[in-house]
Amino acid sequence: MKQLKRIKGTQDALPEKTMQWQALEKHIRRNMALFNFREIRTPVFEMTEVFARGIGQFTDIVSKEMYTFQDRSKKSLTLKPEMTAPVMRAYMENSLYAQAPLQKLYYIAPLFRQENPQAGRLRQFHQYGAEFIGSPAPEADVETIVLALHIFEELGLTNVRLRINTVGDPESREPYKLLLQDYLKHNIPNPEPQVAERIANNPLRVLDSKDEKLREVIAGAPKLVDHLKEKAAEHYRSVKTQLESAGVSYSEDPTLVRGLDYYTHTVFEITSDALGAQNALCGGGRYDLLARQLGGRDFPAVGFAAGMERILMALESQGKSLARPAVPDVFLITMGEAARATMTSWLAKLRRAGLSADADFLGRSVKAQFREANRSGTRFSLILGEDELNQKFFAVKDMKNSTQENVPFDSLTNYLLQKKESLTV
RNA sequence: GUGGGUGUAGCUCAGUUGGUUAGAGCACCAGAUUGUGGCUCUGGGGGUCGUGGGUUCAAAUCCCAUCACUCACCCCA
Repeated sequence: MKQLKRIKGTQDALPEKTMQWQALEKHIRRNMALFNFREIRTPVFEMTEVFARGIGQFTDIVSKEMYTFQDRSKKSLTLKPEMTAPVMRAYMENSLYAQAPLQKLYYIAPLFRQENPQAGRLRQFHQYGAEFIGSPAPEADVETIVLALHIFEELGLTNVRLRINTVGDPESREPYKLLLQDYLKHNIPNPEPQVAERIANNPLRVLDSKDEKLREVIAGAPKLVDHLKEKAAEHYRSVKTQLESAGVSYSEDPTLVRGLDYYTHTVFEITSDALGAQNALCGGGRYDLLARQLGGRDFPAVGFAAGMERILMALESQGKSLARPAVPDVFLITMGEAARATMTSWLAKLRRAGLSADADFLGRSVKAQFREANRSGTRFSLILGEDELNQKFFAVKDMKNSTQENVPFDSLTNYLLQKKESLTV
């Protein structure tokens, strides 16, 4: 029979790896709490509309890159490819705006996109992120950026770089688009069909092209920053001033854009040189137009999403580990039938006392049991043979110092708990 | 959707111009030490050489096809 395999673009997290995941998640939760963000969880799937409306029907994303399927009642459902739209949907559906004018929400979630895998890009991947809903103020943008950076700093990731830009408001952007289109049409003589289509439909997106020749043209293109109306200009100025006074170093990148038109004002990205071509650890921005696009009232909001696989990759390439392997406090070694018969009850007693305990489940030789104890990384082996059983004591072996001590049955757990405490101090 | 790279033991990889029963290190198991792990030594198990076809007296090696993985482009919410 053929070996079953996981599906393309998915990963099994083995115990070595899940330790890192757990540590990362713990780290995220701790720092989110530090900024007073609270967790929200949404279903792994949604009505396709949630994403189709959020993202816009015209893009390839909706038609090609989402896991969309019909359930038995012929409803079109989609595995969530991102979290911003579901969070906004949940925010409106549960009337969170009625509880308080501001909501600081965060999430940690698996997401699904049917793209071709490459370094740092999977079909099931995980993001954490924050959505700060309710405030149009630049202070909220700064709070969000500072939070994103804080988490990276605390992780000990080095060589992370913050780039920022503004995509303005519709009053600034619409006239600018025409200006840009005009420039691109005149300066790209024979555009590839894809590029021509871009210029026509989503000219901003041309700005972040990787094509060398295009980049030369783009370098001379008019910049949105230079064509902002006063309100948008003021917002951007304020964000920059506050970042500076908060001591945040950033660089401005006029080619940093977002593909979707619900974004407004601030956009930002945090990249790492420890990654491959997909070098963004985190991306975010203000999206004041999303709520309306989803069919609700206007709710100003700003947020970010960060790729957890990429963070773990970057940490690994910098030789950093977030977690130490867990080892049992004790390993029980029995010799002979009589001793072995008491194994289960001793394990239960140890565990009730709060000691993590393991033993041999193969009936192996003493030597093999010690080898197993050694492999487990435990500090203490508890040896129970005929002599010990008859005289009611354990031979407790310190695996590190290779010393051994006889401990009566009735003082065993206290003895071990004391040892454990003295080691952790 | 497009292009490059790679598929040999659980893992990392050797394998000469095609030539006998396909190797190493690590890991695993056992013995040396029948009540004591790590270090050392000795031994052992484990492979339809990704899959299918072709050429040949003979294929891991050459040819064709195919699949998988991987990196990059496209795209990137």
